[in-house]
Amino acid sequence: MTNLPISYIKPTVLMTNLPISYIKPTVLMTNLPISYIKPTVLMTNLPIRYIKPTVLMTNLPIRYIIPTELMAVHTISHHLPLCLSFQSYSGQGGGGGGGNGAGDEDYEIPPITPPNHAEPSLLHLMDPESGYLCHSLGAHHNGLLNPYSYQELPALMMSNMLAQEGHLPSSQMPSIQEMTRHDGSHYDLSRHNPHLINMSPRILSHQPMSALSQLNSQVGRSALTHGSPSPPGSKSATPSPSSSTQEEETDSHHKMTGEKRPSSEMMKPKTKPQKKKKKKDPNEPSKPVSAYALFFRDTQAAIKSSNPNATFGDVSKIVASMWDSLGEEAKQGYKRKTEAAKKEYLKALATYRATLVTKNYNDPVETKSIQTNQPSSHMMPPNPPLYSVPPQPSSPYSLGPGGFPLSDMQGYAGATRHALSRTLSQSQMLPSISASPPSSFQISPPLHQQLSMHQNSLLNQPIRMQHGQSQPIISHQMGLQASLHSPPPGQQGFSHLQSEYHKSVGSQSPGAPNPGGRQNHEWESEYCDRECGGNHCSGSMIARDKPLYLT
DNA sequence: TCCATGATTGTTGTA
DNA sequence: TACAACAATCATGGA
Repeated sequence: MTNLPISYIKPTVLMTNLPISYIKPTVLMTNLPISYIKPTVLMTNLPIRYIKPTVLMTNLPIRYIIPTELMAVHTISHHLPLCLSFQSYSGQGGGGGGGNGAGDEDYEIPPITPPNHAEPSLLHLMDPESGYLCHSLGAHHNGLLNPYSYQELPALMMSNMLAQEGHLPSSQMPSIQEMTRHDGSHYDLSRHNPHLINMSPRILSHQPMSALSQLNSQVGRSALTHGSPSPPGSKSATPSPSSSTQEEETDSHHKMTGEKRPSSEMMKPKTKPQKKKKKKDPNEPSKPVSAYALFFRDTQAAIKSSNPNATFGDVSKIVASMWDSLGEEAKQGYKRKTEAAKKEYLKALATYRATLVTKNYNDPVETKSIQTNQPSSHMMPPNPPLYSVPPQPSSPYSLGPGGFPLSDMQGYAGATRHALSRTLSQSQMLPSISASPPSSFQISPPLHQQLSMHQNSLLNQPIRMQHGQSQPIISHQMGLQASLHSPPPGQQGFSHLQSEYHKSVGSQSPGAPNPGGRQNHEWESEYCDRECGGNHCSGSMIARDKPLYLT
């Protein structure tokens, strides 16, 4: 990116309905709507910095050049802070300035004769204000966010950021909104108009001024990366059925000017491989959302409310900018949430897979799909999710006993209520599972047992298999010992999960059990004393010949 | 380190 | 009516 003067935008393009993508890429980097380029700038080779920044948030197609705007020639005082990236003007119209590579041909700029009348439907777009809104960004940006807790940040940041990116004071934001609202009502910008300037909030990217905020400098990354604000594959660059005429126009334009079309890389929509969304088991716990996703979720609403016409792309860009500007502490706050969610997810996933294994063992026909790790919706009964996982950032994937639908759990419990108590106490249990039973545990021990069963089936799959075969107790014990010493291949499927879980939860769990699961054993004994009069767990394994698994 | 995947929300199109 | 695709962006995990 060099300092290309505005004169490098071909006036012939301006006069046509060519999409912005046909304008020189280097110019595109500015994301400035053509409509706000003053003809006098074009004529007199004024630097691009004189372009009004207030339109940065809009998506005005080229053809909506406002004559009156074009007619209005404002003089800008040079002491105003520079708003845009082009600080220096190099070269007179077609005079060879700014050329920094293949795309920087010189252009002869014929005089532009603006229409005398604005298109009536476009009159609303006329900007009554004559001032150029260049506010020194660096003056307040960095210190702006600090006083606020990160919970407050999204809204605060958004308002400030919008103001900053548009170089607008907050008080002028409504004008932008109004403008975009008008846009939306008159021209469906993003979806139906192929002649669309793909406006990106990441505009002020190449601001060489050190005074520019960190936000803007960070914002620039994307623009640089993409090489164009109208990235390949974006809707604005995607040829539409109505674009054939436009393409012809463009072709002729290219012929006329000798200009190469923008590189095919820029024009050609990136051939996205058809991504197939695999069917997901509705019972499968959803992955924990990333910190950024949490932030997005928190922020987008405020952005949308302040900028109702913002498309998802706009919102994404804004959120990204805000994320970049987000303080490390705030990010950490989100990351902590993510970490917590991840732990819960691992718990839920372990439980989920355990249920899958159990279920599929009882339904061997479907075991194949389990082993190929391709859970499908038909694998599980059409029950509601066994472990409801509300996507709340604060308490995602709550897995407490209260979180289990009792009916579902009982569906698994049934006759196996006593099944795995001792097995659980003997085997290594997941920390949180074997932690001190929650208060509700005594009310509903089967829940705990059931959960434990799931965990056990996860960690000691061979045991489950032997139980499932209703082997005599002696076999079960042998199987247990064997499994404890040498995990058979069947367990490998979960080994990573187990290790990951321990890594993630392990020592951090407040109720982390001792390896022997003594705690669990205690409550188990207590429960069994009441439940089965001690026959179940008091040493005799006789009671264990009850069905251990669903049969 | 790079790449694929999935997450965010809302709209649109299709089965 | 339900679901998939899509948009821009980032995080994450695996190769």
